[in-house]
Amino acid sequence: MVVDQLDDAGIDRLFQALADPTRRDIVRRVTLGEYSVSGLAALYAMSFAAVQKHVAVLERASLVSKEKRGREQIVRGNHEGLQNVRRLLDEYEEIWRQRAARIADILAEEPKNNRRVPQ
Amino acid sequence: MVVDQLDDAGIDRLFQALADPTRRDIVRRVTLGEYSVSGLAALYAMSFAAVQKHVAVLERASLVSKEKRGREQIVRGNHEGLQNVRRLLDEYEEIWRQRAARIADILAEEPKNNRRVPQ
DNA sequence: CTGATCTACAACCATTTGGTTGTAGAATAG
DNA sequence: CTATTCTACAACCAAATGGTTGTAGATCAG
Repeated sequence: MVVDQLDDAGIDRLFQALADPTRRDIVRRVTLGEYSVSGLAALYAMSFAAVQKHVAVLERASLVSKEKRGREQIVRGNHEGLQNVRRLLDEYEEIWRQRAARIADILAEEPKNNRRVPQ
Repeated sequence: MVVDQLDDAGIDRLFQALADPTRRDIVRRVTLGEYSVSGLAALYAMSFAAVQKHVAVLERASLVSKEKRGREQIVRGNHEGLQNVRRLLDEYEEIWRQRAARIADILAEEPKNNRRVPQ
């Protein structure tokens, strides 16, 4: 339900969560289909507890969500989380756009006074 | 010069590098203007060496590049690096699109034989 | 030349991370 | 009821991370 609390700590958690190949693979998998935690654990050459921790990291970063179903915990992808990362990246691209615009302005600048740029 | 070696380790480095607020701020700054390492260091409440390490992390992730100028080292933003991150995020969005399409297919599915889905 | 500045890097330290094993509770199967 | 499965969590460990101080080499200013 987290509306849009993208403070530094939240952004840290998002990027940190994506900085591991196992976790990125989990994100891909649970986006395309449903997996229980043990179903995911069966896919990787590591212990159940390790996968459980990875899922917990992704959950705290709001990249996936869990829902109890019987004795299983179903993991699903959380599109909002990914969209937030994307939005962040868009902001950086926007900064680049601003920079490009500023450079274009400088190049288009016409010297109104007689002071010339040396060289 | 790294053409497009986006292996797991490279992706790890990209996301890991962005998972720190100081480093994200450095990326913003050096995108908009030029900074020497010590120029950057003056901006943060930490030692020169700490900032130097942050820049090194960003450089290994190809998010910034350094260029020696006199006794200074000028840090600049590397647009390619950011574009790579963005491209990665686009891939995840594409996976979501596929999922949405798949779900739409299932909903649109018409039973051609008489075998009905139970319930 | 001398001193100041900028950088690089090593050594160290506390905390976090990514993994393990083990224990225990809750839900299902037989 | 009993055994199995699925999950949660604690305790532990090695390695990485983010910070520090200190030393030393280059370059610039006077």
